[in-house]
Amino acid sequence: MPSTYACEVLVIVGETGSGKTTQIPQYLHEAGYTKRGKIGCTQPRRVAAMSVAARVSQEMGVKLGHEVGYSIRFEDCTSEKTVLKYMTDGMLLREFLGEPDLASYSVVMVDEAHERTLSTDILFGLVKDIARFRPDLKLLISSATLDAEKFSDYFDSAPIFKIPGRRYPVEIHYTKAPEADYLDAAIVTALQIHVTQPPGDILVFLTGQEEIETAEEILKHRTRGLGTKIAELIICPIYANLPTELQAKIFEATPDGARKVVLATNIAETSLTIDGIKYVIDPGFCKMKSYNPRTGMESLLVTPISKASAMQRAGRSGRTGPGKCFRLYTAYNYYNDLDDNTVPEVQRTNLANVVLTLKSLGIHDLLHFDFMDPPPSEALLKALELLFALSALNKVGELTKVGRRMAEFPLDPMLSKMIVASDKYKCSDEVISIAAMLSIGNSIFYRPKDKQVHADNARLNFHTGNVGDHIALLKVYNSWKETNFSTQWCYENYIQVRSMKRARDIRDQLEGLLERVEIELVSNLSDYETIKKAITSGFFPHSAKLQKNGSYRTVKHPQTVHIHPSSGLSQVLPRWVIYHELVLTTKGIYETGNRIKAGVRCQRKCPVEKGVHNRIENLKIIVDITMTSGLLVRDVRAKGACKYNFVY
DNA sequence: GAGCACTGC
Repeated sequence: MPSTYACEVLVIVGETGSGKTTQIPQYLHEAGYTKRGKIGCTQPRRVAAMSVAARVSQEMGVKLGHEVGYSIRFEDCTSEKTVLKYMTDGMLLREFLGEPDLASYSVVMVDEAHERTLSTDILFGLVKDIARFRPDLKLLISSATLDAEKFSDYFDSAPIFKIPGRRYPVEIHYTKAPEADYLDAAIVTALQIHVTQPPGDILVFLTGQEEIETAEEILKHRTRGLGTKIAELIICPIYANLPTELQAKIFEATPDGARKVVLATNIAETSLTIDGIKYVIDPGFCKMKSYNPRTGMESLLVTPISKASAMQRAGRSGRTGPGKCFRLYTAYNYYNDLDDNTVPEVQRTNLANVVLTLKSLGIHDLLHFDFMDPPPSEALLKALELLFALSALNKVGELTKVGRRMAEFPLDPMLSKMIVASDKYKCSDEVISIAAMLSIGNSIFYRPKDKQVHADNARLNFHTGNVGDHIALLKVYNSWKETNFSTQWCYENYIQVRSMKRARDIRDQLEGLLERVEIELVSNLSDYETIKKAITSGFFPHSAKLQKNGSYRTVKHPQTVHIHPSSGLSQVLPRWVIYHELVLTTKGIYETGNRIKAGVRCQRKCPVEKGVHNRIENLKIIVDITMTSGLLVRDVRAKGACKYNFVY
C-alpha cells in the first residue's frame, strides 16, 4: 500500500509569514475534514498554541474555546464543540496515553517540526505507526526548508508542498579571521555598528546569564568613556531567568536619537521576537545540553551552533525591513565547520521518561522503535536499566504496577517513584511539594549581585536544624503557602515569584493525579524521616559517600564529586548523601584530574580557534549535590546494588 | 565558595 499510504502524509514547507499555521487548518475545516473528527495542530511552545488559536478564532468569527480552542498544560481551553485544536506537542503526547489511536482526530498537523523537540520526535514515531492502520487519518508535517527531504523520506516519500513566504533580505558579513575572544569581538562590533551604521537596534546572541552580565558591564564602561561623543546606547539584557519586571525593558520603544542593544541568550532565537532589530551579532555559540549515557550525566556545554541556527539568528534582523547580520566567524567556518542542523534533543538527553511513556503505550521493542534519528542504544539501555532498578519494569521489561502509576506523572521517573513510594510512607502531601519544587530546577532562589549576602542569609534560614536541601525546599513551599502565597514574602526572602507560582501549578496538578493512581493525600510533618525514605526510594541511584578529604564518591559510577557551595549542606558534610543532580562547574580541576576532561565529551568542531576552545576545555565537572541526611542511604544502597545486574 | 541555554508534560 505504499502509494495510498503516501497520500495520507504531506510535508509542508513554509517560511514564517506564510500563514500555514493559521490558514491550513481552516481550509481543511472548510473542506469538510472536521465532520469526522478534530483537526489537531501541535506547537513546540505554549504561547504559540494560545496566540495562534486566538487569532484563528477571530478570523473565523467564533469564540475562543468553542469551535477553535487550545490545550496546554494547566489550561484546557476547548469544549465539545471544538474542531480546530491548537496544542503543545507535549500535550498531544499525553493524549496518546488516553487515546492510543487518536480516534477523535481526523487530521494531525505537527507544526514547526524542524525544531525537533523531544515530543515532536516521539510523536513522529507514534503517528507514523497509527497511520498504518488508520488510512483515514491525515498527517501534515510542517517544517523549514532545510529538512523537507528528510521528513519526506521518513514518511515513506510523502509529497512536499511548498508555500512561499515573505521576507526581507539580510546582508551577511563574516570576519576575515577567527576571533580569539568572541565576547570582546561582539562588544567591539556592537560599538562599531553604533557609531557607523544608520538607526536600528542591535541584537547580540550570547550563551548565558554570566556572559550577558559581563558584556553589559564592559559596554557601560566603554560608552561612559566616550561620553557625549556618541549617541545614547541603551543596554537591555534578556534571558529566561531574568525576573519578569526586568524583562519588560526590551519591549519599550527606543527614544529618538538613541539606539538599543539587546544582549540575549537563545531565548531570542525562537521564543520571543523583538521589534526594531536591524542588526544581529552572532558569535556562533550557544549552551547546549548533552548526555553521557555511560555515566548517566547530563551537562550544559558551550557549543558551536548549526547552520540552521545561524540562519534563524540572521533572520531576526529582517523581520520589519532589510537587515544585517555580523557573524563573528569566517565564511569558511560557516560552510565547513558548522553542522547543517542542531543534533535533535532525543540524541542528547536522558531517555528515562521517554521510555516509561512508550512502555505505557504498549511499545515494548524500543530498540527498534522508528525514530527519525535514533538515540544511541546505550541511552535506551541506560533508561531501561534505571526503570528496572526503580521497580517500574520487571525482568522481561514489562511495566509493573509501580511503573503504570509512575507513568501518570509528568515528571522524571525518579521523582515519580518518590511520589509513588510516599504512599507507603504516608507523607504524599510533603513529597509532592518537594517534587514540584525540584522539577522547576534551580531558579527558585534569586541572588542579585549587589545583595548576595542578604540572599544567602535568607536561604540559610530554611536550613535551620541542619536539614538537607529537599526539606529546605519543602519549608520554602510551606512558608509561602502560610502567607497565602504572598508576592511580598517572596521578595523579602529572595525567592523568585514566577518559579513559586509554577511550583504551585505543578503541585496542584500532582495532587489531582494522586487520586488517579489511588494514593491518599496524607501529611506527616512530625517526622522528616518518612519523607527522606520516600525520596530515597526514588533517588537511591544518586547516592554518594564522604571521603577522607571532604570530597564524595558516587556509588553507581564511581567518580569524585563535591557538594556545591549553594547547597545548605556544603559545610555539614554528612557521611552519606542523596543528590538531586550532578552539574559541571569550574571547581576541582586538580582533584579529579583527567577524569574531568573525560567528562567533557561530545566536543564538536569549533568555528573559531584557540581562544574559544580554551573556554570550553576549562569547564570542569560540576557537581552539585543536593541531599538528605545519610542514615537512610545505607539500607537503600544495598537494595539498589543487587538490582543493577539487569541486562535487557 | 560557584553557577543555571531553552522548551514541554
